[in-house]
Amino acid sequence: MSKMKDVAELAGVSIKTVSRVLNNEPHVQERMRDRVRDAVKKLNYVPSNSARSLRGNRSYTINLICNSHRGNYVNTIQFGAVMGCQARGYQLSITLIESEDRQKILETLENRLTSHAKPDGVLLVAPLASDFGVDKLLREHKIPIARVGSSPIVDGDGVGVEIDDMAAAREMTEYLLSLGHQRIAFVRGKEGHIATQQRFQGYEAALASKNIKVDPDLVYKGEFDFKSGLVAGEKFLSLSNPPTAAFAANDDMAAGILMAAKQKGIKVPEELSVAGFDDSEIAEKIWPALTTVHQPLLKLGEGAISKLISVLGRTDTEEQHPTILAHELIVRQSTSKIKGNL
Amino acid sequence: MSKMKDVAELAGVSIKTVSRVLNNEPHVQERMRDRVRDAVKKLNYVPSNSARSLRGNRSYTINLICNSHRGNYVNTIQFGAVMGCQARGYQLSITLIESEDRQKILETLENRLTSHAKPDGVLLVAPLASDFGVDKLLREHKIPIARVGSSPIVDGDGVGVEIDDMAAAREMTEYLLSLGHQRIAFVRGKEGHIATQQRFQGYEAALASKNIKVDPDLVYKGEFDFKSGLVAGEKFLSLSNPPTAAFAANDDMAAGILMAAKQKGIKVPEELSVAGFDDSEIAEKIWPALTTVHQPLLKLGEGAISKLISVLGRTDTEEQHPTILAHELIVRQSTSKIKGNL
DNA sequence: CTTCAAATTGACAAGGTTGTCAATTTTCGT
DNA sequence: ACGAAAATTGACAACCTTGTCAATTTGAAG
Repeated sequence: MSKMKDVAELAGVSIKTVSRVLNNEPHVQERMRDRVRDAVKKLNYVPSNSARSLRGNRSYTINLICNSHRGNYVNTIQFGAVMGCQARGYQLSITLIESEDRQKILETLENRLTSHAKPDGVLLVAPLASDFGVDKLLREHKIPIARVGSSPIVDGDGVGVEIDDMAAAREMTEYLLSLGHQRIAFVRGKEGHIATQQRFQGYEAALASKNIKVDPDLVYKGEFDFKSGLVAGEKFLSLSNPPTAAFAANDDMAAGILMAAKQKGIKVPEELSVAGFDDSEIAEKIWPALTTVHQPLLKLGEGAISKLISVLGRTDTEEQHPTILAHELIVRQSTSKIKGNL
Repeated sequence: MSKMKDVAELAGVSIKTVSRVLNNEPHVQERMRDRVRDAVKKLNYVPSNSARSLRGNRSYTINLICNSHRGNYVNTIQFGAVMGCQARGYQLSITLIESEDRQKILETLENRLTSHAKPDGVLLVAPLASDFGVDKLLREHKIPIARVGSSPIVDGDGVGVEIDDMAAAREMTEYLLSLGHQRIAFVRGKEGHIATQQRFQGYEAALASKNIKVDPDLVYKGEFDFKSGLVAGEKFLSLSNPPTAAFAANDDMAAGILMAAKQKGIKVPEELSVAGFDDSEIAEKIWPALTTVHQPLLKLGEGAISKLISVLGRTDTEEQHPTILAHELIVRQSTSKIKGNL
């Protein structure tokens, strides 16, 4: 494993010059630059990350922090993030925050950050992205933050990449309305997630624009998981006046509704239209394939890393607006025009 | 950010003593140990990873290498690996190997390893786990390897954690036989994966034990993805003498078969029993819920990390047998006794 | 051709930890 | 209580890079 000194000797310059070339610093003649680059190539030299980190107090590591809920959402964002890091010479390390216990979450995190192995930046995946305590802790440690998935309620600093959840939910609801549905049920996500609120607001807004009141019987507080979708579906379908369409705040819950319909012998989409949100892996593997909102998760992850790394060196804390990426309505087989019983 | 020197001063000892306490080295009086530990706690001291790495030539990082195929399998193993690392003071970083192009794969990897930021160990996830070139490269760089998912064909060094794919596939096939099925179709995985071969062998062995010949029409070479399962299902169901059961080498392909059956109006499990492998996320979210083989993916990931870290310091390359974890047959609604048309 | 300013280059220290080896203290046998 | 051996403790260098600042070279102007 060669070091800078070797390169310097081979190129016949000082190690500092090598350093300058490697870091694209000015004040080096072109001739020298080439000589150094040749030597680097010849020796297959790669700088020592640990020495760099030690001296420069940076780790060339981005830490992705997410809670321990597995699934397509985090997984895909993470893949995007890894790709973004790899393309820029950074590493992505992953921290899992298991507990629902806030105290423990913060301790885990603090531990992580106090270490001199602290990351140069942190990527917060929803719902952690809008967690106030986490935010504060990171600010104390002066670690740049990027958020994926939802803006914080408080005006935290840090960059963000997200989609317009409210608009997307509104569009989906409007689509269902356009199919003739009037009684549209909604399954909310986990309370506390910003997306939960925003998607519900989109649903409300669409109904309001058609002067339809939200029927409390048609709104269920889910948990973003399959089980709660199942329960919601069972509840909706045993109403005396059941809905003709159901829109769940994510695909897992929509799959649950589908399951409930199957178990009750209700045909989808003939008797019940079902829509999801996320366009996750399962959306097109279930029957009928799910009408849903596509989120560009890979791009969210990669975009967040890109923005994060680009602000790393800077100190100008100019206000950053989150980047809004486009979503897309994906119509598959789980929705259809309402059967006229007129 | 406090350093060792601060701790040493507060405790009234030399920094070397602090170092010794922190690394659980011998030759320190209990009294000193306590004093140092108190000081550490008081100052909230955490050692600098970069300094440690620089001096000790270790990075306290494990690198998980996987190809870029997203999905429940890699995701879950990875979560297990993160948990394993966190529990032992290691970081998990992730390398994605995009290309199918072997040359590029190896270059990416070489780059990763030549860097002084090289990981202390590498976790190879199937199908990379049995890739001979990757293996060789890692050996050249003397980086300890752990493998998850399948043993290498060649007797590579390194630890491994896996399940007995062949036995599991055999059990599943035997279960289908026990339900009265005789014409059992099989969808193979991607060629080149060891699991593909082993699972097929399990299927063959079970049939052989009942003196049933493998019918080439009932074996399809899939790709481990939904699409190929769909195609396989279509093919099986349009045979003049279709199978009464189909066993796919993973759940995604089984879901594809289910989809094909739906599209042809074939009822599952009444007219066709379907079984998968992996017990992945979708297995119980589709209808009918999938009979499958459960793999303890979290444990595979965590176990591999645990074994890997435990051999890190050592040089005694005693032969290591892979750890075999238990699988489990999960019977859900996609399989049933054959309808007697006797 | 000289002088001065600007550009280029290099010597050296610092960053926090651990290995080596020497110095010091403790323990034990007599 | 004395000396030798063992255990404990500490001083210092080394790991590799980059920032600081001084030394050197180059270029421009007179």
